[in-house]
Amino acid sequence: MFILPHSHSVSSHFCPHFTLTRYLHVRSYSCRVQFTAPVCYYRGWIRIEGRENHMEGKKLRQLFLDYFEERDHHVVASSSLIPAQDPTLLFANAGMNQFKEVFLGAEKRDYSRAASAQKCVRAGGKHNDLDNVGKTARHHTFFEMLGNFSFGDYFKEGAIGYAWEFITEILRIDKDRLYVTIFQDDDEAFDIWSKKTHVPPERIFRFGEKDNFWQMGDVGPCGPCSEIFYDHGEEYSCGRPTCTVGCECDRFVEIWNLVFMQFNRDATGHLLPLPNPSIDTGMGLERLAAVMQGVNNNYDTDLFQNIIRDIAEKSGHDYGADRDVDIAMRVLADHMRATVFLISDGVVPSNEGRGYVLRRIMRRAIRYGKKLDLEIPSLYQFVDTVTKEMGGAYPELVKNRKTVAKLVRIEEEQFNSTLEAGLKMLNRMIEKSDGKLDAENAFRLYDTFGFPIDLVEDVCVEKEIAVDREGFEQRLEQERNEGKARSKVRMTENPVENYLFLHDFPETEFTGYDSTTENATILAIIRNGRKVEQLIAGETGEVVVDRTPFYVESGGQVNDTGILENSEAKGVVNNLLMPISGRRLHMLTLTKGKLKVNETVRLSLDSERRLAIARNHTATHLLHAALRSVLGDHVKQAGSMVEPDKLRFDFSHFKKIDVQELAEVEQIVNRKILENIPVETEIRDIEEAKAAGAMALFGEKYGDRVRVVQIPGYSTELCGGTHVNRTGDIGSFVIVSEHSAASGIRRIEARTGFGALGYFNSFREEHRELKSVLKTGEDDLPQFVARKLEEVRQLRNEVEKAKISDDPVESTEIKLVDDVTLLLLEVPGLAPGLMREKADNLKQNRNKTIVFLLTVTDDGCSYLLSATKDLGKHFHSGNALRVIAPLLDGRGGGNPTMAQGGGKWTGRLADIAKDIVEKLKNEVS
RNA sequence: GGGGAUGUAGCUCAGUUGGGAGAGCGCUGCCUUCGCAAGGCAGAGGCCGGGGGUUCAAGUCCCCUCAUCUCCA
Repeated sequence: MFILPHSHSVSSHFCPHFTLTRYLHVRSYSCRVQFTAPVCYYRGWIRIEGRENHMEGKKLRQLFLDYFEERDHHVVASSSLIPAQDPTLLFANAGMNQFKEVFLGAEKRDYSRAASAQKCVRAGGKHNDLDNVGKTARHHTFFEMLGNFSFGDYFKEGAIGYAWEFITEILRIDKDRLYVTIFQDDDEAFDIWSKKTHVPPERIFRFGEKDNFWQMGDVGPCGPCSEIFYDHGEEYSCGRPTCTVGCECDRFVEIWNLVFMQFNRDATGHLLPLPNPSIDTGMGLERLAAVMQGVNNNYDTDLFQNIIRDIAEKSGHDYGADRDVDIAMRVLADHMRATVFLISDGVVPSNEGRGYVLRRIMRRAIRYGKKLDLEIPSLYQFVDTVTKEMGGAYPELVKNRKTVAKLVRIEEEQFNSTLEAGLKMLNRMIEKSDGKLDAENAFRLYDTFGFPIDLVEDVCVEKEIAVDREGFEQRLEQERNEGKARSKVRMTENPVENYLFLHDFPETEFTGYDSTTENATILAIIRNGRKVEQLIAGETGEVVVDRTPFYVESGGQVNDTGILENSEAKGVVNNLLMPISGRRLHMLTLTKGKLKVNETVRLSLDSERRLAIARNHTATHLLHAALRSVLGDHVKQAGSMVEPDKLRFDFSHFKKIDVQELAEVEQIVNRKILENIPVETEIRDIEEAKAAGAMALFGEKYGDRVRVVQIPGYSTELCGGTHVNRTGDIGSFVIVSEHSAASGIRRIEARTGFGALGYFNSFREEHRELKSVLKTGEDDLPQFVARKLEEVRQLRNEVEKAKISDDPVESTEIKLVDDVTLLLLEVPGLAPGLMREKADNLKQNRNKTIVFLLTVTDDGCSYLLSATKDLGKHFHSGNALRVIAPLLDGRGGGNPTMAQGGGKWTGRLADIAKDIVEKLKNEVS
């Protein structure tokens, strides 16, 4: 709704920048008259949109989810941008990511149809070149993917039917603008499109493998796909006669991709039909919004325009008046969306991995902000803009907006100092250069100091200095190749495919929350990756049982270890694996007897070890909560390791934690231990748990039913680990170290129970030893030592002073040549610095004097030669000493007025005085 | 995961083939000035990030380590 003041303040001529739709120019912002048509805003211009089915982005998102929910789809929330347990993926980049394991058959869900609006980031990599973002109509770093999924439920007909109905009936998109593509051999899809949805055959295009055959990887599920295209109209055509569906230009745009997963490609490349064909679809919300709002460019939709409008306002520039300004605003809008979403999901700008990609996005945003004359820092202001726009659908943005703004601001300031330092260096380089900047220098600025190449060019253009951009690019390419060659990618050792047969067995019942021993039946034995019937003593293998108390490493908690035995056999379980959800493999070495499938065994885990792990795990939860209360809510777990003898906790925090804060954290945790609070666990619905304030960890995967571990009144976390019954069981807690784990990530290591006791004991032992060494009964050792050190310092000063003024052992003063005097002294042991001082004292009030000092110890000697300044060019102490040194079986050197050295000679000065005099005579010119 | 760079006074940084730890700003005191801006003089302030090695001698060279910056994957 828009309200205008008077009809005459609106002129209905065409906006010069956009020809597609009618624009009205608004002279005043204090409006009173109401328009009923939806509008897009530009500063000074309002586009009056006449489409009756015009729709805002958030409405589209909701309609989509509602549509599929009404058709029995389980609406699943978007997963975090940090992919759960998928190290091959930097960021979530498609709706199917969170269902990957389901499609692979490694995981089962209690629904067979799902729909989601998924947060996606594509930045760098082959899918999206960061440099294109903002310049084209449809490149984004962050976007939303609407998708519906079928896990062995409906197939092609259902997927096509739903898609067509949604687009033509719900959204009422003009069928005359729609086209469809299918895989060349997929006649089944062709029939459905033409017969069921009545798409005219001439509007159905067949494409090859490159465009219309989808696969997850070299092996695994794959299948043909079918895409729906929208024709934006001839005015967007590239004009080539070949321009049709599939053309790269802006006319025909793919809006929905339907993937029919019907094959499984095995290692030899053969396609085997999947028993339960599945559906995976994806429709970019931004593209759809463009269609529904009658614009061709995604950035002209309300999803971006509301943000761009704010950027225009804050920067004082108009959108739509200048191409470069427009690009800058689009880049800023896009990158701020990506930044806000990524940080909300726990990514922190850093110099590696995900954090590095985020940093690149943020720094690009800052640079484009500068083009809009935005001061640094000011981008943090747009965090609220994005949050306002997207927070409704993604509540995590609202929750984290303060942290996000803070981190954006810190990064802006950080980048600013990088820029300032780089600018200084660049200017220095330019001063020294002769009209051009070579590639090596430009690359050095970029590679080592992070100074962007385009800024180098900006500065150089201004000062009329040429930049070797080509050489720079070559250098960058070289660096890339070297980097690739050096880093080797490790492949996973146990591919999931090897264990798919485990689906034949029920999930292993885990009884380890309540007990440490269990009687169970052996379901399968695996040896060297193959199923076998038995295992004999001395062999190593993996055993699957129906129930077990053994915990499999997850959530940072390490495996349990223990014994698997019966009357016939005994094996040591030293590791566990869970390649397929719920199926626990006990890796063991059989020490005695023979183990067969279907036999009954008794599993008992090392309970002392388990208890120690539990102490550390519960303490980790307390530590997490304590850190948040002391340092702030930006503290988020970024990884943890819970072992029997220590716990390690990584979390986001941007600076070193000082001793007081650390002590406070330790104090709080110990207080909670002493309060002896019962630790409660329960299984709850995930949404319910989150609503109750449970902290879900980023990157962790959760089903719809989750285990909540609660320390009432203090900590609530989603966690599958084993814990103590009451906090008091932890005994005590001590922080052993605090340091950085990565940029923006701190790491704390701590101990509990006997571990803490041992830690304290070692200090007590040390204290006792110190007391005995220092021979004191005093307990305040620091003060005692400080006092002693002060005493030592004073004594040393006194001794040194005394030594300087000590009479020499031997002293001779002779006339070397004409008016040059030589002082020869043998002195008691003096430190090098003191010898200098002694020499300086001797030279005081003297002219044309050379001083030679010698100190002899048991295993050698040290000496010094020094001359008064007025000897000037006539005598060089360093050179002279080099001549004398061999007499003393040593070496040395220095500058004209002072030289020092040492040797192995241990005689008396008198013995060689004559030789020294002789040599020195030659040195005076 | 692989490179590059930096770490010296409260701050910003110099510091030559290894040979007396410095500058500017800031700080303290005094002087000059009606006062301010400023100027002059004097002074305090340093485990040269930490550890080990080479050497007669290490801020400087080598190895390890910590912290920070930065590029690539």
